[in-house]
Amino acid sequence: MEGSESKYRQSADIPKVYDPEDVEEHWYQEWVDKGLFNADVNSDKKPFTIVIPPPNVTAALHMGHAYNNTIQDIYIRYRRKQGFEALWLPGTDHAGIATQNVVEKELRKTNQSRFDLGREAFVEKVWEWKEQYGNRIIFQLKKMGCSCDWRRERFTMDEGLSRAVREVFIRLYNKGLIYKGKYIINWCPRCGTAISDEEVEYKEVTGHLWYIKYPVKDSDEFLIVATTRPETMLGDTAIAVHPEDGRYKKLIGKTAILPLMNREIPIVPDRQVDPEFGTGAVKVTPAHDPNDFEIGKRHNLRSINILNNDATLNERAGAYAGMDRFAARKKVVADLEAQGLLLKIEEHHHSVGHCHRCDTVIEPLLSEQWFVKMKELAKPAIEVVNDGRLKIHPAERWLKTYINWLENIRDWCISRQLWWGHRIPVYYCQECDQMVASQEPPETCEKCGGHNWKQDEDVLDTWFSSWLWPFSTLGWPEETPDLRYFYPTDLLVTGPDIIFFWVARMVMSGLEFMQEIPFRDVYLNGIVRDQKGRKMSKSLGNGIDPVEIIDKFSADAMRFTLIMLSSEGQDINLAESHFEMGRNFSNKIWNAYRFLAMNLDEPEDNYLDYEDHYQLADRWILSRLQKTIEAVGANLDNFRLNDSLSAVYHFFWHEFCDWYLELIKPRLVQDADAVERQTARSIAVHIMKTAMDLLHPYIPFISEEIYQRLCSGESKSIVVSAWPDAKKELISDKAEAEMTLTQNIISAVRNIRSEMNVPPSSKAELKFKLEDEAKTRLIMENSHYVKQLARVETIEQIPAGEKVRAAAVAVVENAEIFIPLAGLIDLEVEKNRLGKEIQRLEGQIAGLTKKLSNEQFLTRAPQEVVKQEKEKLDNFREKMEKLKANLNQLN
RNA sequence: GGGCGGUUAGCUCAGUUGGCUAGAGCGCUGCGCUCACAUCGCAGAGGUCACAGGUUCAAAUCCUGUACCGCCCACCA
Repeated sequence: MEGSESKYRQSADIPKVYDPEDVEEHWYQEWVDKGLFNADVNSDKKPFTIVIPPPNVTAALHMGHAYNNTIQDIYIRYRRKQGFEALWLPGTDHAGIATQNVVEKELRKTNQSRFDLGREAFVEKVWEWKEQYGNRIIFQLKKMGCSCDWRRERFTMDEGLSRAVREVFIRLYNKGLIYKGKYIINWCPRCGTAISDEEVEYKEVTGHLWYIKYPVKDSDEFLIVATTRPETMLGDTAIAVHPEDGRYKKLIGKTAILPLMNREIPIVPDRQVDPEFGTGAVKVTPAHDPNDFEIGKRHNLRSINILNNDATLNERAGAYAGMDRFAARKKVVADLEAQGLLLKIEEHHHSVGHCHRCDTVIEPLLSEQWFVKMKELAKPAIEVVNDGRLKIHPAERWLKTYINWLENIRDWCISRQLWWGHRIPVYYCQECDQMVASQEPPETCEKCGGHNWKQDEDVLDTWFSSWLWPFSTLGWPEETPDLRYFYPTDLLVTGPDIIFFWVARMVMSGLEFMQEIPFRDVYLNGIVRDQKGRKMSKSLGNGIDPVEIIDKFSADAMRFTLIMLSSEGQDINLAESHFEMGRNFSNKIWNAYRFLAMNLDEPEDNYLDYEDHYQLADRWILSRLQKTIEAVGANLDNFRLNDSLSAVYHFFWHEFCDWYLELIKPRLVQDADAVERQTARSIAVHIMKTAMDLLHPYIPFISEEIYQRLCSGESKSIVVSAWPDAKKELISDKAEAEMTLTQNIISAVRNIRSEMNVPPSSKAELKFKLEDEAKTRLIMENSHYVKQLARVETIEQIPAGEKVRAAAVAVVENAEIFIPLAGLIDLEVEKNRLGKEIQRLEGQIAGLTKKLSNEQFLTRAPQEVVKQEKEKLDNFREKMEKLKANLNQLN
């Protein structure tokens, strides 16, 4: 600091209210400028790596991201301070379908579609969008204080990552794990693309079950089928019944006439039909239902696709061609009814698939797509969690979900009929039917010698690039030093909603392509909801914007609150007012510092030099600090973030501020003894600095600000200052017990004062009776604490037999404490107060007496517990007797 | 049809292997003298731990069942 005047003498200039705005901006810039977030291959250090779940470039970040990224930042900062080479690798995801959708929506505002622009121009537009939102996301992450290595920012469509995507496709293709084929897939008519099974959201809806009469050829009979999608009958190519169904046995092999289309269709036996459901006869539409498709294969049925890509009916639907599927449904039903072929309509509850991205009803459709065979990839991904190589937290909750999905995994449809994404690296020879998967089109076709290639039009599922994220971002397929050093990563923090989409697939790809798990621990954080427990969403308008909260309360306050409200993997319900908690805590820290600054010349924390001068309060707070250090670390290691933060919060506010700072005030005044003064100051500074170290992962900004002020600018940064170690030799259960007695005496006196309405201005005279010599000495030695904090003038021990007139009484441990209140005391109030206390004790005593007279308890419970209970009972009894005796004296 | 989570103070939630008088924050009540802080301090009120059984010396905690809320999975036409 400049000149002879320390800034600590000018503490009057420190504002009473903490203003985070400049502080946060300043330190973030400083950290980046100093390169403190950079991580490089360093053989002297162990790496600790997290790759960010890359946010979609569809929009700005919401509170869920803020929560998720806060957790990641906490672990990165924690490990960095512990001396790891901590890499947090940031980036964003192109989010194929989602991003294409938002850009198309933008275009629609000017009445344009992507087809008006053409593929190239449209993709150009999406890149512009990506620039804008990608930057916004990075801006937001920085604002939250995320300590990412920004030099390493990646995007899933970067050249490097795109190369990795193609490489993976080619390897899997050549291995026979990727194939192209015609199967029933989930088609979103609005997005105009196939989607994977995981992208379908099933919702319970109330629909109808229509019972339709199909005439049996050459008879007067009808076969009645029930369907929830009558329009699909236009594509029917059979009716199926259970082979053992007595009702229909005689019809098997006969022919039915498909109404409206007048097509002859066979009646076939198939065990898949459930005779109990509907009529036990099923219309079979192989092109529009996965089950029917299977039946069709077994019976060699035709597949008639009656739909266009936008879910209007095509020419194969005859008279219904051109109609939308739902209009056609109405018309089909009406026509059937007109012909007397509609038997009845029932209400029917069933689940209907909707597009995960646009909520449109999914249409199962026979279509030629690309798939990945998953069974083989899934096996090792199950093994690594079963043998404990990869841990999921909280395991009880999600492990089963993960395993269950992998055990029942189905092939992954990876082709998308979109423009935004990684183009499938497959080339078709235009001269023959040759098809090759490769990075670039080959020179010549090895089959026909042709040179004319055409690339597949489709792009890949967006997750086909994200599942490579932990290693594609580190340079794969090159064997880079980064990859060798930082992979496998250590921790993945993400939401449980993408276990299938992302987590499980990353495990599979990591094991397949790196022969190693992608991360050792997966922490699944809860979902941020609104006050009523609803998911935050744009459509509900109940979202809370992180940037708004930061502007209003500060990033520290936001982070603090989110973590305080979270418990392991549990969802958190959030209201804006909750952020006051974080703001208030920052302000508390600020003022604790302000108080210290007022009393400091230079902030020295050489507290160990003054060991000979420690008082009880000093030994106590140092002991509490060590235990807090242990608790903060242990809870972090166990993914109990809120317990970790609560521990340091409670220590700082309710032990350090409420008690320690209050207790040392007399020692800080100018005319106090110099050594005593320095003892207290150095300890206070040490506690303050250490608390900042412990708090830094949670509230990085204010902790740095305070830390720097306390270091007089000598330290580089709290970002890299060493994480505190608990000093076992400073832990003292004795000091803690003695301090507890002192605190309890103070609280008891305060309670009497408050209950008896003793004005603060009047000082009390405390008398106490106590048989225990050691404790008596303890009380006398620390009487200055009681005097100071309980507004007591004198403390005096009196003989056990002495009567104290007109005094309020309390029993703390085995000491009777009297506050004589001559003239002030209202006998009735005091009687009442004691009566209540006695009553409470009587209840406790009754319970304990019963317990201790129970033979079973005495013999079966651990002796330690029995002993504890006995002691407890003795204490209660002693306390009650003392109170009763004093109550009697009042009469 | 399976699986998972939740039900504890007016509100939002802790309570880790069963064992002190079930805790915190907010809110509420009373009082605020004091050289950090009213975004504060001190004191206090407030809970039959969803319900019913069971196991145990002992249950908020373990088991069984019920109710309600929420999520996930499953091809029931």
